[in-house]
Amino acid sequence: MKSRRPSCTDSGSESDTKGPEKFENTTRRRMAANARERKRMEGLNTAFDGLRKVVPQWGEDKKLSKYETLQMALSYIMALNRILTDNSRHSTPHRQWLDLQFESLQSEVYPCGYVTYGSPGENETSHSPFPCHFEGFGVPS
DNA sequence: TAGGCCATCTGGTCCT
DNA sequence: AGGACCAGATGGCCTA
Repeated sequence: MKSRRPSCTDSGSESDTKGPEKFENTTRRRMAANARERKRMEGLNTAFDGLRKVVPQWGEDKKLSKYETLQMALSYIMALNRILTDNSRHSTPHRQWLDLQFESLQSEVYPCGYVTYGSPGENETSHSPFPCHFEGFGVPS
């Protein structure tokens, strides 16, 4: 709620030709609709904030924009999915490390311990062109 | 000062 | 009918 434009309830209203009570009624409905819309956007922004907390962010100084947050979430999910599918495909010496990584991610993202995901390998997306790269999530060599 | 990002208003459409 | 959702328009704030 940073800048509020002056309420535009008086803008473009031609309904005053039908009498003052009609005009008042439409004005009241418009104001109510505006309030609902504000509330809805507030919920949306709360959701974005929640996403920002979960998604990796380099340089904590700058807050991710909504678009960036969405892009980052997409890349993050893809990277996680890749880790999961690689992990299930071959039981490697990295297995324990991966399990550890996943556990820590799980407890960070889902503090209550609840996590759902599709069956491994069902979404083979490793070929997808990520807008961002997640070197940080790579398996140590 | 231009450009990016955002909040708000508004009218349209769809759903309950 | 009224609410939810959406997209376009508008204007404010901030930063390079």
